[in-house]
Amino acid sequence: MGQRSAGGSDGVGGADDVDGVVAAWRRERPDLDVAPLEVLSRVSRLARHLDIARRRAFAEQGLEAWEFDVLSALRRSGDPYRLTPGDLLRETLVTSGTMTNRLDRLAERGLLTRQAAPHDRRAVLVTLTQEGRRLADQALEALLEGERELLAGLATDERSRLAAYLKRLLVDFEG
Amino acid sequence: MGQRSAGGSDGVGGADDVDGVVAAWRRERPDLDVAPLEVLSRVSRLARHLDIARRRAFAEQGLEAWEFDVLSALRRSGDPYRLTPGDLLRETLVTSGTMTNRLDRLAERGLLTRQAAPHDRRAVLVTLTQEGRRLADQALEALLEGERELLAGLATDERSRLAAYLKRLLVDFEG
DNA sequence: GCCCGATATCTCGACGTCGAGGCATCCCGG
DNA sequence: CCGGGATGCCTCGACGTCGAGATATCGGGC
Repeated sequence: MGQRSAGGSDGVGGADDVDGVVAAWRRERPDLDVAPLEVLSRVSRLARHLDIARRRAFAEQGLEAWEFDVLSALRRSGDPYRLTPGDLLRETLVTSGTMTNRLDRLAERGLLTRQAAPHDRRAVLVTLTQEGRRLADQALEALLEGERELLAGLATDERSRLAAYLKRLLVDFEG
Repeated sequence: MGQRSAGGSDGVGGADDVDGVVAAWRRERPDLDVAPLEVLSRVSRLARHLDIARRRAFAEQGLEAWEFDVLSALRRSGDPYRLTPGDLLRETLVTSGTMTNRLDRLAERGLLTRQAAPHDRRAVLVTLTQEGRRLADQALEALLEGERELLAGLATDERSRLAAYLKRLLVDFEG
């Protein structure tokens, strides 16, 4: 880990672990084109680090990362901060079993309530409590603060371009 | 999900889910600067989709994603395909308890062996078996094939720029 | 009005990860 | 040569997720 650059995607700047990974594969499997790893391994690895950083940031608020995922989806849906479990699992990319479990525990903590949906008796309406909303707002601010620091090394127009590239990749999955 | 663009980071191309998330926050919390989410939410969300896609690709090879993580680190380390558990956990960003558990099961499957290290009796040497190496090679090829498709929408120079931006963010964590 | 495929949610057992703690070993300074 | 902190790995219980299946309900077609 952390070796010197050996043919990374740009000539300047320090090396990251992915440079090492790519260089190793080029040595071991010169028959393969491992260029895709330059992008996608970095995405995965960066996400992994972000998860760890987020976990730490939320812990100070007394929140788990998965709790924020749910609360924030409800919060940003706007007044009356009410969604169905189905909405929530599409928003957070987890399975229905996982969502049921999450909602159980968030309801126990008093951060949301469940009630029967009026016009579809299969459905449930999940509503943020005042305390849930407060925590979501507070955690969002902490999250943004931390993330702003992480992005400090990129200029505004660079961030825009980066976001645009990522969006083009995302659309393949979500388009 | 999947609403029309409402001020995303570029004016063209379809909208992704993050556009919806950002637009929702701007409506609900106009007092906050949520621009960091344009980049970092996309990173997380893309990584989540990649995980799911990888899981499927590896399943066809009879491999779990976490198994590939370990085997590939050993494979690319080169002959004699031998690392310590400590090397491996740094490479894969998991805890030591997790790595012990992974090595147990990979050894059971006959994909690697453990032996005492000669000059440090605390340490262990983990070595890839022939079958382990075969599986790692085969899975890497499948992985690259899938990832190449995902990146097909970006030109070579765009991929290089994207990789360079990501690297600058990664260096903050790994530099 | 009834059937049937689709939909919404929940149940539950298997599984992988975390994190704190334990133990043996190493290494450095005195 | 010895003590003590650092290091390398493992143990183990708690926890969150998955995934397949169960249940209840909805909605369109006839």
